[in-house]
Amino acid sequence: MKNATTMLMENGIKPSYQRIRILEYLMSHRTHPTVAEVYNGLIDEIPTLSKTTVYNTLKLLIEHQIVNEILIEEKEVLYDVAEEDHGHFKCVSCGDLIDFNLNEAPPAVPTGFVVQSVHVYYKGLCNKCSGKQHKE
Amino acid sequence: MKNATTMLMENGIKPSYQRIRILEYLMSHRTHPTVAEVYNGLIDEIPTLSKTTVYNTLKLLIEHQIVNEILIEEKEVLYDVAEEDHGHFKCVSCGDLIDFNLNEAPPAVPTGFVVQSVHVYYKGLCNKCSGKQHKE
DNA sequence: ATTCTTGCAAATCATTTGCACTTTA
DNA sequence: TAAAGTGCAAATGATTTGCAAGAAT
Repeated sequence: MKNATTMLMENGIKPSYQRIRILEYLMSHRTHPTVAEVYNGLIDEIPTLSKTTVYNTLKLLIEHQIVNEILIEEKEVLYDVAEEDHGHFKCVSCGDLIDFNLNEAPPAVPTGFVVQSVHVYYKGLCNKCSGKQHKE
Repeated sequence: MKNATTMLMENGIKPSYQRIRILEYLMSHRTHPTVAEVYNGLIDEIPTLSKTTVYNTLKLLIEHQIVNEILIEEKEVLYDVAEEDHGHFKCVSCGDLIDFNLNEAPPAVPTGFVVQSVHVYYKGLCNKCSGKQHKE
């Protein structure tokens, strides 16, 4: 995988110091961190960092499809570097969030996992909007 | 589909007036309403209804798997009466949320729809917790 | 110098909590 | 009259917004 600076530039995003560090954090922490975790993970090395910048940067990365948001926690959004298709398994007992492969049919969860509910959602353009191709 | 009172009783939930009306609202409004929409849809006929009761009741219905929560909006949770498996398609342009059938492989979105991203999540027990079978 | 980026503080808003009141068996 | 259910008001906490200061070209 390319380095953070290259990924930003290839997507037309000016690679500021904060943006590089936030994307690097996501690339090296594949634990679906929250905004707070990204912030806390960087604040020691970047004492001037603000949460607003973390929010702004994540929104920017999502708009450019470099990062996906995972809406599985009721209370806060998790973030994930966009890569191969994978699903997420959330344990309702311990709260762990585990990736699983989506390139098999049916998508296979690891051995020993008990699926209680399946949730699928797509995002894109509906039939009314796909003709216009314009957003907002 | 059974009526609301029957569904509640079959699941061991005491069918209070508020619970019946809230479940009836969900059964007759298959538009993935928010808490606020459920509340606003009932407040005229049940002037004493409180949002806390709507929250409490929805949580209870979810615990008994009568209702599913849809985590697709960033800001608020949507609710759906539990039925046949179906996925949700959110249009990033107009914001519409459309159901689609999951019982085909691959899951087919309606004609004219453009899928930009696929999100799948399962909930259940991970391998560490499935042996214990205990929650919380 | 103008535009982009950052960051603080305040505002917003969905959801939760504490507790008191009401209903039901 | 206990126990369960309801509801008000306040608290919580993630996210957004307005705006001023800083950095870059």
